[in-house]
Amino acid sequence: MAASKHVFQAPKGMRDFFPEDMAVRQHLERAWRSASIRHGFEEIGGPTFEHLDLFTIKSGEGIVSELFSFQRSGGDTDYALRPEFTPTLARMAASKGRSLPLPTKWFAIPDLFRAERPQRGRLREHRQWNVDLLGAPGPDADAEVIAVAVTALRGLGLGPADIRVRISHRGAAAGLLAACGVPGDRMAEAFSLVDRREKVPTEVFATQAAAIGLDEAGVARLDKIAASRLPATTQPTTIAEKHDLPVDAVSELTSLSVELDKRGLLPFCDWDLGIVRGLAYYTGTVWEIHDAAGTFRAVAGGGRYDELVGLFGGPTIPACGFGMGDVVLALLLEDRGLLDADHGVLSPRPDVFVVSSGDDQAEGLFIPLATSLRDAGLHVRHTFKAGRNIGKQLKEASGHLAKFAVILGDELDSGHMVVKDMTAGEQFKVPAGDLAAWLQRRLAGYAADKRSCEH
RNA sequence: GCGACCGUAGCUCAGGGGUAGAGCACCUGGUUGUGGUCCAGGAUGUCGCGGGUUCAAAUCCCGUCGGUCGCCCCA
Repeated sequence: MAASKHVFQAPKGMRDFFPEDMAVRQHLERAWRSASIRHGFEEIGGPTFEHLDLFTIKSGEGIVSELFSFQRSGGDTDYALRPEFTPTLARMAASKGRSLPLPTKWFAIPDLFRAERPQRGRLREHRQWNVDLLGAPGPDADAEVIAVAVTALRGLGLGPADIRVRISHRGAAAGLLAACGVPGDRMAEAFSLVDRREKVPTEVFATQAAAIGLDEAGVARLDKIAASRLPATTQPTTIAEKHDLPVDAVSELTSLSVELDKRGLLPFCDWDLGIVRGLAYYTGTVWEIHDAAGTFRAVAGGGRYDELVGLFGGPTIPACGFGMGDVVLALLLEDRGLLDADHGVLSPRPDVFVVSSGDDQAEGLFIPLATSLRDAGLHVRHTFKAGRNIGKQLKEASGHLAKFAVILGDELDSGHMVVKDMTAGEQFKVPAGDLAAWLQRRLAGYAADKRSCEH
C-alpha cells in the first residue's frame, strides 16, 4: 500500500463528520448543554493538549503508552493530547485556590484522545460530556449529578426501560469485601478485581481472589453479591439483610436513596455492588449508566472523588461528577430508533429556496432577493446550476427540504412573486415589497404547526 | 502489543476457478413556468495492493496494507 493512498483516509480511530453525522452530534450536545444549564452548571473549556506529566499524576506512568504524546520540533517539553478532562478541571480548580466559590458547578464537552486500538464503542477520538460539582460533600450532590445525566438521556428519548443507573458506594463495597475476608490493605486490588469480574474466566477470578485473601466461601459470597442487582425502589437495607452484611455497610446508600427519591430518579436506578470503577481515586458513591439489556459498554460513569483537587496542588475539596461519551450513546440511540428527524435529528432546513425563471428581469433580481431575505434573518438557498429550468430548481428545493420556494418570473411585471409552500403545494402571489414579512409570518405559523405535531 | 473475521460500482452487498453483477443513489428523457410519485433509458470498476499456483484467478495459496470485532487497558 503506497503511503499516498492511506493519507487520504482519516487516521485510525478518528472520524469524519458529514452533515448527517454532525446533525447527530449537535443533537447529543444540545441535550447535554440543556440538561447542564437547567441544573445550574456553567460551561468551561481547556487546552486540547497539556503537559504530559499532568496525566501521570492521577493515573501513573502506565498511562503513557495509551496517550498521543509529542514534543515540538527542536523542543524538549513533553506534551500529550488530553485523554480525559478531569486533570484539566482539577488544575483549573486548584489554580483558583481558596478564592474558588463553593460549591462550583462546571461542565465541559471536550474532544478526548487515546492511542489504543479502536473497537466498538471505543474510538481514538471522542467527545465526552463532563459534569463536576465541587465543594459539596453530601449525598444531595451525588444525586444532583446523577439527575443531570438522567435528564439529558430522558431528553434524548430514553426511559427507565432503556437505561439503568447502576449505583454502588466504595464504603459499602469495602464493607462487603471485608465481610468476605479481604484485609483492609488489599482493598484497592480487590476493587480492581471486582471491576474485572465479568471479563475474566471463573477459575482465574478464583485464583486472583485467593491471592488477596479470599477463601473459597468468600469468593462464592463475593460473586453472588456482586452479580445481584436490586431496583433502587427497594430499600438498600434489603441488600444487607439478603446477603447477611452489617446494616452499617449500606448506610451511605440509604441516605443517597432519599436524595434520589426527591428527584424522581429511583425508577432509573439499581443498587449494584458489582460496580466499583477501576480507578483508584473514587472515594464514595460510584455509578455507571448502562443500556438496560447490558449489551453495550457503559454510557456514562462517575462518582465521588474528594481528594482529586488536592492531588493537583489545590485545597482539599469534596467533589463528584461523571463523564458521558458520544460513541456508546449514539450506538444506544441508534439501537432504540431515536436518531431520526422525528426525534429532532436534522440538519438545518432552508426557509426559502429562490427560483429564477431565467429571463433577464428574474436573473437580475435573483441574487439581490436572496441577499435581502438573508438580511431579514431567513435561511435561503438557490441553485448554482447554469440551467434555469423551473422544474429542476423545484426538485433541488425539495431535495434540500426547503419549506418555501419563491419563484421569480412573469409576475414581476406587476410587482409580484410566486411563493410556493413546498409541504402543502399551495401557491400565492405576493407583492415583492411584502415578501420578507409575508414569509416570516408564515414561517412562524410553520414552527407552531410543527410543535403541535410533535406533541 | 496479541487474536478472529472481512476488503467487488458513490453506498449496501451477491458471485468461491471460465466474458464483472443486483438494489439504492446519480444523470438524461417523458415534462422549455412547477418538485416529491411513476415510466423509459444511461454512465460507473486496477474485484485493496504485491507475489505465487493454473491453459485460465474477483475466486485457491503466501505476504502486505486497510477495516471491523474481541483481548490488554479504561480516564
